Amino acid sequence: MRDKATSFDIAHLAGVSQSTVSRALRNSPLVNKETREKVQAIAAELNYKVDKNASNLRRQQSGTLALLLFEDPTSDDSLINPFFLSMLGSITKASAKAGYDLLVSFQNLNDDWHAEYEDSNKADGIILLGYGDYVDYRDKLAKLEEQQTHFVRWGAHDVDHPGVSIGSNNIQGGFDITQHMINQGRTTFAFIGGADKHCPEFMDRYIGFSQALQEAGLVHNPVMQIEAISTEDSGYQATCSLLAAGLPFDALVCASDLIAMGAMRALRDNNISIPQQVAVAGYDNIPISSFANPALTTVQQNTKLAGEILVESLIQLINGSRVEQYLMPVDLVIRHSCGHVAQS
Amino acid sequence: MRDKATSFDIAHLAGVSQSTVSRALRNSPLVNKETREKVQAIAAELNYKVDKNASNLRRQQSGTLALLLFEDPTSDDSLINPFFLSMLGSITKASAKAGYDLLVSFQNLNDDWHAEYEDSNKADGIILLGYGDYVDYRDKLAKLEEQQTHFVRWGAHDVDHPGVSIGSNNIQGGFDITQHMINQGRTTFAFIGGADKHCPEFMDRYIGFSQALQEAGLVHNPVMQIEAISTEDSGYQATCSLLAAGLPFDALVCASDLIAMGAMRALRDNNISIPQQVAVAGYDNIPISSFANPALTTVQQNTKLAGEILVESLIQLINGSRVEQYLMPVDLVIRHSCGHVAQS
DNA sequence: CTGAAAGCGCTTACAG
DNA sequence: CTGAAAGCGCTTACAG
Repeated sequence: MRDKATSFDIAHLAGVSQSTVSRALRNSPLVNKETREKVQAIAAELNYKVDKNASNLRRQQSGTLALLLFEDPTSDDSLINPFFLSMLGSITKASAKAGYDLLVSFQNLNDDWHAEYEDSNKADGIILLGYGDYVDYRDKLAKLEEQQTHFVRWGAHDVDHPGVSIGSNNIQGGFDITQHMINQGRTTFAFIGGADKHCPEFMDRYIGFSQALQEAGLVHNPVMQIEAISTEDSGYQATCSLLAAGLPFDALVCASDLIAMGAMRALRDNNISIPQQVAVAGYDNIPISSFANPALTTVQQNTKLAGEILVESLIQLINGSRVEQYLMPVDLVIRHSCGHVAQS
Repeated sequence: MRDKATSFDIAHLAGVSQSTVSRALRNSPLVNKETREKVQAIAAELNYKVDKNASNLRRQQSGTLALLLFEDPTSDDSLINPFFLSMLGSITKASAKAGYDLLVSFQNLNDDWHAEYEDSNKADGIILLGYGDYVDYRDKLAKLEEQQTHFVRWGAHDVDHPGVSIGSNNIQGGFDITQHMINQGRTTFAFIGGADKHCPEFMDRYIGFSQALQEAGLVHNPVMQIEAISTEDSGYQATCSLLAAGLPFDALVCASDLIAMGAMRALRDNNISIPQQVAVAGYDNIPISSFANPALTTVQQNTKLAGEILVESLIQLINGSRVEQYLMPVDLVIRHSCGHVAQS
């Protein structure tokens, strides 16, 4: 092990006390400009960095945010939902911009993660991300809150949910995309995605979907809503069972792009043309979607903004401010899978 | 701020000394089984977690690995190369498995990152990831080595490069994919991607490409190698200039999938059919590629294995072992863009 | 503006 | 097997 310089070494070289070195390096206004510059010059030359562990221990904070990523337990172990990957990228950048380090961890819903980070002083706060089964981890959220851990959660807002949620407006998104398809002349709709309490995001998209149909005076047959989790494969299976049921439809709203990719594959395998016979819409605008054939019409969540708001909100929480839950607006990305040619 | 229990509180409640609490919680064999269990039970009940800052300060290590992600400075700010995103996922999992926390940071090549992490004791070692301009940051690598920082780098091996590199066998990959296209009957090749010292990965792929042509007795006209960085747009531009040059070709080897996506778009825009008129191959097997039209034949890097080896190697380095550079094998993923139907 | 000193919460060599 | 004590490297209230 190499031995590193300490603030005492710098003090010795600069001919000042160690306290002064510490102040100078933290840019304290108390210290004389010349002294400060001298100290900083010596520190730079020695490649001295303040020991974070000592500094954090003393200051009782960590300058670090923890990002806990839950995965859908049923999804392939080696694959991460591209949407979360994109969120991860934006959160990483946002925390760097805010001067925080980011600790990233993949969690299993069963793990005893709820205290791990902040209690051990590894992080000042936690960002929770993932389409987990909401019912399963509500208790843990409650416990986090009870322990006064600082955390924000990405996801749907729920009236009596513990903590602060930042999410996009899934009802609006479901509504907009369905309305777009109605405007394209579609009349008989099916919805693929689990619409129940366990996945509030999908549930909200389904609510928006239903609202749009109702507003247009179209009838929705509940049989035409098929459960699916957010994987290509699940979308494929669900679409196959929908086809097997034999009821006609000319529009397929999928709760996620991954589901839509699977749905399109199933339709293709059954020689059903998209969008001529069936229009397909997704949700998320993951990178794949623009390259699909036909390019997928979908709903875009602004991951860049989402990451920033998540990080900013958490920092506000850490600083003792109250934070409101926030519903992010959502954008329609019109491509070819619903029979409309993109403007751009 | 809530106040947290300390080891002294536990000691008091358990009726033992604080030293014994510390030992018990670290599962020291020195402490009596009953004492240990009692202490651990009390700690669990109080939700007590060892303060990492204090522990790390005392033990002079952090239990944390830092992942520095460099981005191609020219790429869109909000987009991360999907290949690296996938590596990020696998590194995250591998470090969790090894019991290390992972600090993730996006770096600009110009930043003064080379000392930041280990010098400040925030991390025990660093993983460097990114297709940066290699020439630009070689000096920093040298400095890292000089300071005896523990680090591993993802990328091409270079004889006189500083530090340990883990990378996939890009020469082999370039060779295999080109040979596959030759076997499909292609004779006139072009290569898109910057093949020079600044990007050793692309350079190696180009070397493999050239070897395959040479082995097959095919001539390669150097004019048919066009510079491009790893973006869809750059691939598009490069292909357009290739087409503008007017020389015929029936096979296009791209240094990355992103480039290939752009190349396919350019060919499509020029009404050139893939693979009938021109076969196109990529490199990376990013998720998009399987959904492209036609599905892209490419070279797969095993990101799961890569993440594990990167993490394991770094930990060995931290533990004082020597680590060899490692060249990972690479797999051909045959789909439709080179005129071959996938077996699967 | 500067210095001496206390203390953040642990781990571990030392003594028993 | 257990305890008292030193010390990791800082930050900051206190005194000047």
